[in-house]
Amino acid sequence: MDRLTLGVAARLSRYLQVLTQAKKMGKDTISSQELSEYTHVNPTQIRRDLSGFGKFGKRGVGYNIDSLVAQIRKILRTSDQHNIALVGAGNLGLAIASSDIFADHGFRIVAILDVSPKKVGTKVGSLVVRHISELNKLVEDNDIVVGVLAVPPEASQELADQLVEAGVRIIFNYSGSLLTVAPDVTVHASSPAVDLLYALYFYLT
Amino acid sequence: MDRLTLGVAARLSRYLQVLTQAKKMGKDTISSQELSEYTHVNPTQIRRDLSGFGKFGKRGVGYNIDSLVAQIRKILRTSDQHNIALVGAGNLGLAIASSDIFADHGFRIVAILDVSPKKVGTKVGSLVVRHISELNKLVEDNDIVVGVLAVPPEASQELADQLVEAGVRIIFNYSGSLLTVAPDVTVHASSPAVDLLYALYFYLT
DNA sequence: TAGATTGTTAATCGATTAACAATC
DNA sequence: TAGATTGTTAATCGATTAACAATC
Repeated sequence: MDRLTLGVAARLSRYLQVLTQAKKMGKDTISSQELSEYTHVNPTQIRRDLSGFGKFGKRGVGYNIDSLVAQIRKILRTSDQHNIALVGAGNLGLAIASSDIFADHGFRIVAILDVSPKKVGTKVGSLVVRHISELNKLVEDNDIVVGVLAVPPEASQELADQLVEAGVRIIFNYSGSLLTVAPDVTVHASSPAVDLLYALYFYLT
Repeated sequence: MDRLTLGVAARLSRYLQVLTQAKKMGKDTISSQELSEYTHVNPTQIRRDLSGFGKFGKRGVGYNIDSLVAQIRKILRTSDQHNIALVGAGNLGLAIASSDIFADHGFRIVAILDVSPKKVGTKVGSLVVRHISELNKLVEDNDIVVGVLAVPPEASQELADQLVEAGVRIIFNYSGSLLTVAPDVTVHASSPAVDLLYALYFYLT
């Protein structure tokens, strides 16, 4: 089995997100047509993406959500849990910690860190906010592979450096600023405004 | 001039995001190589995208950031301000309200709404949180085209309906749940965990 | 001039789409 | 059976990439 192309991996991830939500809404089965409405991916493309890995659907019915989720997880190798460190216990950090967005996909927030003495020691769900100086130990003890930066732009580069130093190789950057990291580290930037920009373009034209 | 393809519009938006940040970091000029490192788009692709609209670069030097920002804004028709209603004044809503992420691209949050009597009347920056029942009037008075949903999943469909009812045609859904809307309404869902899923795939393989 | 980077071409590869037989 | 939806083909279009002359 070859490595997936970037496009296929990205689309499969999106299917997974919609399937997870559809399941929560009580659906058991979904058609490529319905998946298309939620993902904005062409239904033929969806069937094509999936049929490359097996015959997961039932003609005249659609796809069983549970079994499709299991299949895609296997393809994306995200069947196991992966541990996350969340850096920043401000509004954004708290919002992330309390949402299901990561948990739904097997990402477990196992540590929340901050620099502020006011935050350190407070409870967030079942976790206690730890000081950033404990980062190295937490990463090592908890087998953390992903760091989520929910901090102000001014602080982001320094904290990114500390994450990398501690051994984290995937950084999810919510701060908005640009990060410079070693070549073997992957930075993903979340930028909702960027999506709005082109949504607006198609609205205006 | 034809309508842009979805791919080109999406990439131009991402260039704009990086250019805006690079400018904040004090850069005046940027090469397609540097833009590529931050956007993960091939440098040749970037030059190709841009050269379709004019010769914006200087050989041996790169692109002037200010002038490139202006050019892309013109292409995407986002030179003007656009008004946003933010629904939800919880952790996530407050995080969005206090970040520059929308303001950087000409989106101005002109109204924050909530259902909770505890929230209504409190101040967020220079805005006062209003009750959701005022939505119709606020949308009309402020020429609001975009609604941002920063609410719990259980409440999202009902509030989406109210946004549509009030005349909003672009919804940015942070709630994680799936929304059903009229065909002329565009829903964008933000899903950071989805990006992580495929980042992890390439990390694991 | 020497070095760097754009703008552009040409060749390849993957994405997109319509269409439809297979089949639940 | 009739209706619906998958799986797959074939044709087209856009994205990707290497290469390099133009030129700052």
